[in-house]
Amino acid sequence: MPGYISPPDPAAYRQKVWALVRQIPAGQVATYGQIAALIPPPSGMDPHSYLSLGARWVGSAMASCPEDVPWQRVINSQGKISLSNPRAAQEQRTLLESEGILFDAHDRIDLSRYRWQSP
DNA sequence: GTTGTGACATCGC
DNA sequence: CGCGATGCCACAA
Repeated sequence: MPGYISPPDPAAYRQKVWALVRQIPAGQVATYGQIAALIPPPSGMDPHSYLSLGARWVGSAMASCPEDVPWQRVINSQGKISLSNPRAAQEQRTLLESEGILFDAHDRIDLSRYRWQSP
């Protein structure tokens, strides 16, 4: 799949991602693209490609995050869980439901209702 | 040195 | 409204 280039400074990028995710209140969610949009694109990169690449950088950053990061609150733009691993996906859903977030018949979350209004 | 493999967003049918 | 194709590279084993 992927066209996938790493950020100029992967370590620093991950830190920014985690810092933002930690700000998402319980009971609310944010999309990968939303998180990426809150982080300044590397200078010289065109905004259009950052839109999709940044989202994936956020994704890979979430793949290895500290315990204190509410990783379950980050989903894709379709309002669905983006984990391929069935076990992990089920766990994420359970965690979100325990925070009061409801899933519709298509396993989707109503973003217009639960999306985090980021600053 | 090769090979497999990705926590996405968007656009077209 | 939903499923499928596209973009096209770094990194671990």
